[in-house]
Amino acid sequence: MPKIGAATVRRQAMVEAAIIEIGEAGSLDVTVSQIARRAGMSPALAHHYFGSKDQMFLAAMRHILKLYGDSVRRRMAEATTPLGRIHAIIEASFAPDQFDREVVAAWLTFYVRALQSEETRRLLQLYARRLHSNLVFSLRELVGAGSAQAIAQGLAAMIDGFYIRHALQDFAPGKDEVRAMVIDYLELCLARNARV
Amino acid sequence: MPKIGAATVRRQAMVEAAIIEIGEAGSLDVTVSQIARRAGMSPALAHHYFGSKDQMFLAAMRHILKLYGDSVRRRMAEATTPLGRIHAIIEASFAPDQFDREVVAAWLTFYVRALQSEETRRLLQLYARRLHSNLVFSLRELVGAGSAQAIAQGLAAMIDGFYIRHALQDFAPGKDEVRAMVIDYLELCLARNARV
DNA sequence: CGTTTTTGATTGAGCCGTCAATCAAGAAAA
DNA sequence: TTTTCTTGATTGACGGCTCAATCAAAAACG
Repeated sequence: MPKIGAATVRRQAMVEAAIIEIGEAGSLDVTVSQIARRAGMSPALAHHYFGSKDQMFLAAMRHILKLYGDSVRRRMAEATTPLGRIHAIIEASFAPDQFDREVVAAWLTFYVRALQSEETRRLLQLYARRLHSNLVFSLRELVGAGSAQAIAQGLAAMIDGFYIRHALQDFAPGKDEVRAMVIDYLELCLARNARV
Repeated sequence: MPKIGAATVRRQAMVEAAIIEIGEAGSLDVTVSQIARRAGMSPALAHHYFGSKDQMFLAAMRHILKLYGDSVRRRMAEATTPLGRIHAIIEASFAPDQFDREVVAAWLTFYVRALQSEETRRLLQLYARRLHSNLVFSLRELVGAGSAQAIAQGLAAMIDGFYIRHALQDFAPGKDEVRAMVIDYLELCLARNARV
């Protein structure tokens, strides 16, 4: 057998190249050739490993979601209080590597792709639900069940909103301000709904 | 001269067809033929009136922004208090015709297109700045200047966030809940920062 | 240890379909 | 008739994907 285990390395390289290429282009209109060339291989090899451009995109998206998920999990494990765990999620969302403009650009293009692709939507929903559950679980220890749901929705929306604005508006606030504002919103909500 | 004024009608029809087609597809990957066919004309005619696919998209985007802008202006004109004017902006954002799933889809695709197209980004920034100014202007009559900026950013982000989630997440809250949550956030901020 | 075989890795060339854009000719209004 | 409107046909470019062929490492064998 020849150089076994090349597959994993190749796939990894291809996925990373795809994310960079997509991020730079700000769209999914990147050719398989472009991606393959950046990963240092031929377009044919890309098809050999992924079967189709579509599958390649899905792999790239799974990778992005996994990175974010890992980051959240890591930070949550370190936290010791409910409030700390909520903060962990917020921190993860605005960590430098997540909030990098090109990563956000890639993220956004995948987000919008969910409008077309069933499979992409499925992946996205999965991530969204998990995030929501995490938030609600911790919030419930601080406020009532109904409030927890609402606050989680509000926080998630605000985070997404700042993401999108960060990606494409020059005068959008930086990540420190943004984090502060989200936390501020959280505290306003908690102050009102706190269990006595 | 033949059929005077055909140009305006044709352009209008084409723009509307483009928005519907884009909204349904959930992407800008729609062919000129598709759009033209829906508008009841030949692809060649589309090029005759717009010069290029790109120009057609820009026209469509201007149209979307104009509809929203008109809606905001109309509602603000009816309002008589600063708080009323802020509510007007929020209401406009979640009005049924704006919050229709396909319109939101078209909106989103244009939003993301700003990552690629300079001209699109320019248009978007223009709209965003105007919205921001409107918000800040009214907020300033209720709170201090610094708070006004921050609250405006927060409101705008939350609105965008609910938009995107509405478009592609099944379990996202409906427009009434969403509106209530945004207004609730506004009131929380005002309650804390109110000028005495 | 050398030879042969096996088998995944890799690619260049090219097919096939699509689509934006063009153009020249026909239709319709003035 | 003249001017604008409109279109079918065409073109040129491009990109996803396939395939036959080659390469090279590892394993099997003697």
